Amino acid sequence: MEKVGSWDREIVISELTQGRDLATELKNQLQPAKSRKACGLLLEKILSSYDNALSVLNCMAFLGGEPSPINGLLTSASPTSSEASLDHVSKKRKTLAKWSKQVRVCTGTGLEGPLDDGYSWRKYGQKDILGAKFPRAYYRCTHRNTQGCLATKQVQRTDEDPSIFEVTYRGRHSCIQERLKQKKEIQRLEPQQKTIILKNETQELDTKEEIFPSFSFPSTPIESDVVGNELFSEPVKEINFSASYSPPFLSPTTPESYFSRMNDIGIDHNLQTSESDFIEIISNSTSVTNSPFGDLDFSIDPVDFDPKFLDTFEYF
DNA sequence: GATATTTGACCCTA
DNA sequence: TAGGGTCAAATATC
Repeated sequence: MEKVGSWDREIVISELTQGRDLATELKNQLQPAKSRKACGLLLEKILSSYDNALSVLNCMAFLGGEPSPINGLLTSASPTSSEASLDHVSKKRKTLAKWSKQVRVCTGTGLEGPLDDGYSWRKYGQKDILGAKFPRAYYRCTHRNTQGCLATKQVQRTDEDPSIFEVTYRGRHSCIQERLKQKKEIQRLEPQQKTIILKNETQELDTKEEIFPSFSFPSTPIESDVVGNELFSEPVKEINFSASYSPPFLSPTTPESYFSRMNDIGIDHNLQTSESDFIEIISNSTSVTNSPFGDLDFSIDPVDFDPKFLDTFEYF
């Protein structure tokens, strides 16, 4: 009905972890057979995919629950309060923050459909799209009327693989649902992870004012769509975080700490070779800029972050 | 009866 | 002007 269900990240992470472990075990089983070197390489890729997916999910968990960690952390395309308030004005429609992700539907896993992202959505329309086999469904936050939440999303089954849905989000949740979701995600994490997150968020609080006002991506000629689609699948060949991004990102007290956990589970290495298609995070934007992250210029409004961090600390 | 979904029509943007 | 996005009445479901 209204709410198709919650996208339980814990289940996703659990499943991915199990898959990774199984792949690891399989790899170990194959090691004596040198003739199966190719299999080993394939398994390495599988493991990389799992690691990437887990890294993204873990990153999302403490970045605040936005569907895309990249946008949640990096975007400046998030709607300002004035933009959000003007959402009902159609002329502003296209200027809202926009990002998308592809979700593979695994029937029988309980993760039915691509709609379980932790929010409550209400379908308000469906249209046949030119050139697309399947219609596009339009959803908006259930709390649009009660809380004025202007978040919307579009769900479209991909032509190539009907089991994969492309979900495009627009606007940020301003409803209480957003906060509850963040808190819930924090609570789900292991105590050890909480410690790590607390540490990182402390660092974030200490440094965000230093980081974000001056932080900016280089204006590369890479098209945002391409970058977005491949950011976590095969990006580092073209997008070298350490090389392309400004130094503050690599400071010991900067968002690099976000990625320290990625490194812990190998994402730094694996980003270069993996092709995770289970959950592919796509940073996208309607912006006209050619920045790798659309119109992400990192002139992030601190207001986007403060409430989340403060909320998070209530639980520690 | 309340709430969610469907669907045709309308509006806006490119 | 075509196509995408949204509205709102009709319909379905609980």
